[in-house]
Amino acid sequence: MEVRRRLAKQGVRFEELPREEALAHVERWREEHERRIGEQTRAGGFSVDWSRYRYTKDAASARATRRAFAALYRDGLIYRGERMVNWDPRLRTAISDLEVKHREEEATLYRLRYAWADGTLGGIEVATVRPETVFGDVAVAVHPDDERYRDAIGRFVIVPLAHRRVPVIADAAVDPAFGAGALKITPRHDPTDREIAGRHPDLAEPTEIFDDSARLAGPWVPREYHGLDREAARARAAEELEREGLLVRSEKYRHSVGRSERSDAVIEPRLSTQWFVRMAPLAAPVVAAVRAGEIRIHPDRWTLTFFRWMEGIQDWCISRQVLWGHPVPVEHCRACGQANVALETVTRCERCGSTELAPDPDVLDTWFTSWLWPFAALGWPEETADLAAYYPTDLLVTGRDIMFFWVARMMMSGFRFTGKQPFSDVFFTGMLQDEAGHRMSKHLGNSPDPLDVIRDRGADAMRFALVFPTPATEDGPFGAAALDGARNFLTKVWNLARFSLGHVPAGTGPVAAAPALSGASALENRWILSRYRRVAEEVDAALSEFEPTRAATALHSFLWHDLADRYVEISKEALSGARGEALARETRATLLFVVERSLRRLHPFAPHVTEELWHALPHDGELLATATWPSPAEAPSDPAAELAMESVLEAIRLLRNLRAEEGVAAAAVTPAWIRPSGPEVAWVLSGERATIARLARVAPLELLAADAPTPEGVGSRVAPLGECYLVRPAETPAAAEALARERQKLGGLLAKTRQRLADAGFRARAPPELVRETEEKARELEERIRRIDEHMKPDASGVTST
RNA sequence: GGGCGCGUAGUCUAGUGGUUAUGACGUCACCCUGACACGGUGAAGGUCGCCAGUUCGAAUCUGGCCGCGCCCA
Repeated sequence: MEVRRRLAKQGVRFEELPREEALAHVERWREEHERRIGEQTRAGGFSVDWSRYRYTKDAASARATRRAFAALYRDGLIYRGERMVNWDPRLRTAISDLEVKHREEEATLYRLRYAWADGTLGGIEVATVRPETVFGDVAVAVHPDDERYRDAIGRFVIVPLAHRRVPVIADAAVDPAFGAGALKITPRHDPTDREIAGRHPDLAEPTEIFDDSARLAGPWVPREYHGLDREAARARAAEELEREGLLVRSEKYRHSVGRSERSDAVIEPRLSTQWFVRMAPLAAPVVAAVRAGEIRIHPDRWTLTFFRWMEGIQDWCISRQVLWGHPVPVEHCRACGQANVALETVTRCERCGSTELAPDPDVLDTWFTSWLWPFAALGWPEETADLAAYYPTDLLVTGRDIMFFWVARMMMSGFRFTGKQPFSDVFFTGMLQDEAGHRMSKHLGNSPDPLDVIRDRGADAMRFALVFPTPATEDGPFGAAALDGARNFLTKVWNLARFSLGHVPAGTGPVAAAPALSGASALENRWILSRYRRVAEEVDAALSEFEPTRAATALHSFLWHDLADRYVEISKEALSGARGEALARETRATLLFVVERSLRRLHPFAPHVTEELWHALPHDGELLATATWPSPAEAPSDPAAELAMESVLEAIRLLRNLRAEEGVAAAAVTPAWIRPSGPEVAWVLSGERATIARLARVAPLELLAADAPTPEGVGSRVAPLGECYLVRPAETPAAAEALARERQKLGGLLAKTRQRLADAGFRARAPPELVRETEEKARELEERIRRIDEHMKPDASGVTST
């Protein structure tokens, strides 16, 4: 189709080119794309075994394709026959059901009168959107129980325009509610009509009324209609019907129209001789394997869709009337008609010995080769070492749009030809959309060239943007916003590593293990190691559960917020040596460990950046790409440190918040006080007083006893942690507003909590522990509100003096 | 027409019975502090589509409705 379009731009019609020239155009196009896709794959940093590069139209693929065809034919699973197929009149080939896309479209519903053949007045009214097909009519059908037509059954009518006499027949498939309840029967161009005609063997054998391009033709079609396409013929028929008074009326009508996925031409259902694969026997073992959990589909919600299709599977039309493709490997005997299936070249008919053989004119659907991929790419049907070593494979990652075209069929062929499942897990990605929310497609031309994306933002940014923030399994926007976010994140990682490198003393060896911490170790070091372990576990769990986005999200949040924003800022003091050489050493080791191990875990998402950084750090081995995946258990889990650090971070946040509200200049350092809400908090805060003061830019920072008087001339904040006070430079309404907002929020919460406690049902049925917790929460809220009220009183805390 | 799925701040998104509803982008304010302005700090922003039901308690479970998407005919 692409070649066709390109040639059309130069004013050349593909169909009119000599065969060899047309093939050369396709081949040239193929080579260009092969090269481009190769470049894209390399630039994207995909770990591909190029030594096993294969093309589905090379000699080995041809051999596999022939072999598969022959085996299925021998087993009676391939047959040739005249069936109703989807005919693409633009490409002039049959296509499979999957290549037909149905869409609601606007049309005109014509009501035609079929006059009685015996000359009686009146007739039968038939509704159709395709009046041009009257030439192929062989009957008019009504529902057997339809009162209106009881007497009509068995009588004859005259087909309008065609002037042929056809019977009125009864068939239960007719919908009495549609139109006037009578259906024209055109067996060669409508699957339902064909079924109905099949049940009435005495009807005339219809002739074809369209040629390959769906232009009217054939003995039943009047001369003046010959050569008209469907649209033109329809217009002409409507006009002529109107003139003859046979058009009762016409109305607007929406109905579903099938179009060719490739050419967008309206499909013409057409009776034609094609090759088919019987699918039901092939589907059975696949359904069983998926049901038994031997093949798993991720995300598993698609399993249902998969089953539905598999269980209603139709035979697959595999022959195509196009130039490009593997030929149907059959030689037809001119003498006896035998179809000789050819694994190699056949010279005489296997039945009658005649040497008068004609090759089958058709080629195979490209999927008939692709469905063999998992084993054919490894050398099947030869019993190669690769096949023994790598088959069955484990994971297939692909787009959901080819679930049926490719994935389901690979499973079927796998069981059929190798007796084994081709893979154990299938991961379906969503379909990318542009930023306006339109699905990316060649047709819309809204998909960026990966090479452009890589040039602008980098291959790693492209990769990361594919999994973050929109889940890889969902349809979602892929554009500047996601790419910028990914690039910014990777820049952050780059700078983080650069900072860490500045603290690696010369001669530092590779990171063999997590630094051994002791009771004297810094809280931030215990904390970040414990956080790293948690995140490493989360990443591993997410990956093993086929949730790459969960893993990427965990790494994003850890590297940026925990490691860069918090840990690095807190550790700068220790790294400077200001807190002693022992602590500096421990902190350097911790930083290096966490950064190095995080890079390893980020590597699959951003191979280039992490590889580059890893080489700059002390390391062991040739490549990060082939380095081991470290165990999360290298780092100690330390819940106490995590809990304590939460209080420290909360204190910093409260003080910063207070600064902003009170209008303290960003660069100013101001005295502050914290009155902790309890002894545990007090203990933690006193240990980390210097850190809190430094990050919140306050000094001096004093901890107040519960009963100590409140300092004067300060702004304040009440939180679960305790109360914070800060010297304010000037009156700001922002602080008062913030306090009022907080008071209101807590008031609402308290009301809700009290209401719950007042509910007898809650006390009776909720777990006792929950009741206790709720009571505790109510008390805490009351206390906080009381304190806020105290602060809000104009004469309290020296806010204003009277 | 049948089936499947989804509706959570402007946008994307986490969250399968008790949370002060998660995060990212965007927005606003302040800040070029010696890794990073592709940055830092703080803030604002949500009747978890609507209506019933189950439950002591629902974003979460059930039913109906509305809207959207996909697959199949």
